[in-house]
Amino acid sequence: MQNIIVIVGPTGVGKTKLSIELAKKLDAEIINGDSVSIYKKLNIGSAKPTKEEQSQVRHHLIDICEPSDDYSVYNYQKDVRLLIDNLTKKNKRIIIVGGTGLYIKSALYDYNFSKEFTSHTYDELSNEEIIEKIRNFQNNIDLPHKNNRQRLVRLLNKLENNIETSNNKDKAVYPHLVIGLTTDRDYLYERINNRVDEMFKNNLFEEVTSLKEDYKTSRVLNSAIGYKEFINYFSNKETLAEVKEKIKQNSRHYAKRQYTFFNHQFHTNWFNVDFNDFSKTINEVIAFLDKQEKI
RNA sequence: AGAGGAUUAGUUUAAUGGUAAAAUCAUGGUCUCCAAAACCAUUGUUAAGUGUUCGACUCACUUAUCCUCUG
Repeated sequence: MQNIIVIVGPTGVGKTKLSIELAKKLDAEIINGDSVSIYKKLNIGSAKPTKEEQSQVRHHLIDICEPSDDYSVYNYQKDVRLLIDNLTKKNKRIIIVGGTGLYIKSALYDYNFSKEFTSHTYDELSNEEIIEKIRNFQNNIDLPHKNNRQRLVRLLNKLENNIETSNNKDKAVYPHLVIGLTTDRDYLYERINNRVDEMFKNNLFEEVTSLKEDYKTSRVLNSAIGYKEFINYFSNKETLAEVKEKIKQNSRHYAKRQYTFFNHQFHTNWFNVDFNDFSKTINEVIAFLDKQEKI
């Protein structure tokens, strides 16, 4: 059986529940693969495992940063690999669970990030001018789309800092097995909508209000679903009801993008979740893992 | 009941009688440090019908639905 099991899937499909049940049966520890659960104080909107859930199984890489910290996939890759090596030495089985595809992929595949990354924003240059500069470095390079300024700037920075990027994104450096959870799109959307309603009932608004001061310095709060939408409420541009709808919509969009990533970037073994009898889903996954072991 | 007005994409709204359009939603996709991010692409429409006209979202009539006013 693989030492590392990865659980992915769209938001709201039941990844947390499966990860805990599976970890208990396999005596494994869980590593968070979610870019927002990394942060302290962002509990309700991030759908982080509850304290009660976390007490059942050892969890890693949750609550390791303040909301004002900048934590990126570069940090994650470093932290998670260290952790994987340590747990492997102790012969611990590992379950990585989360919805942030790039984070998980960078942990397991041959991705190189550079720590000497000095980022220049090139505010004075238009996208066309950035493209021209990139071409001056290397003419036959694959360009991001001309409107995708974020990627264009990143690429130019890399070239100017002479950072090599390997081309082995499909080469796994840690053997692993990917379990994907899925369900009907309509039903998933219904679950997402209900979950957002639940978040509001569970005092998401109070959580956000208590973080109001942090919005000035925090990047997550300004970009994470369930948090960024409140900015328009604070500036009196939208009502709470509108904020709630926006969170639902952004969550649905997010789920869609997650499917695209997990379908195309991983060798995902998909399982349909039986929400009426979740133990059935767990047993299916365990049967699958057993079968893999025998091969 | 009567009078007047309205009806265009799932939604909100454009279009002198001359190629039906935009925003948004929805759907599909891209991916080597903002990734819950950023970006790309695509489907779909004149309420139903009859007439006038070379040609109708546009004019006339019928029907349906909705709104306002009067009683």
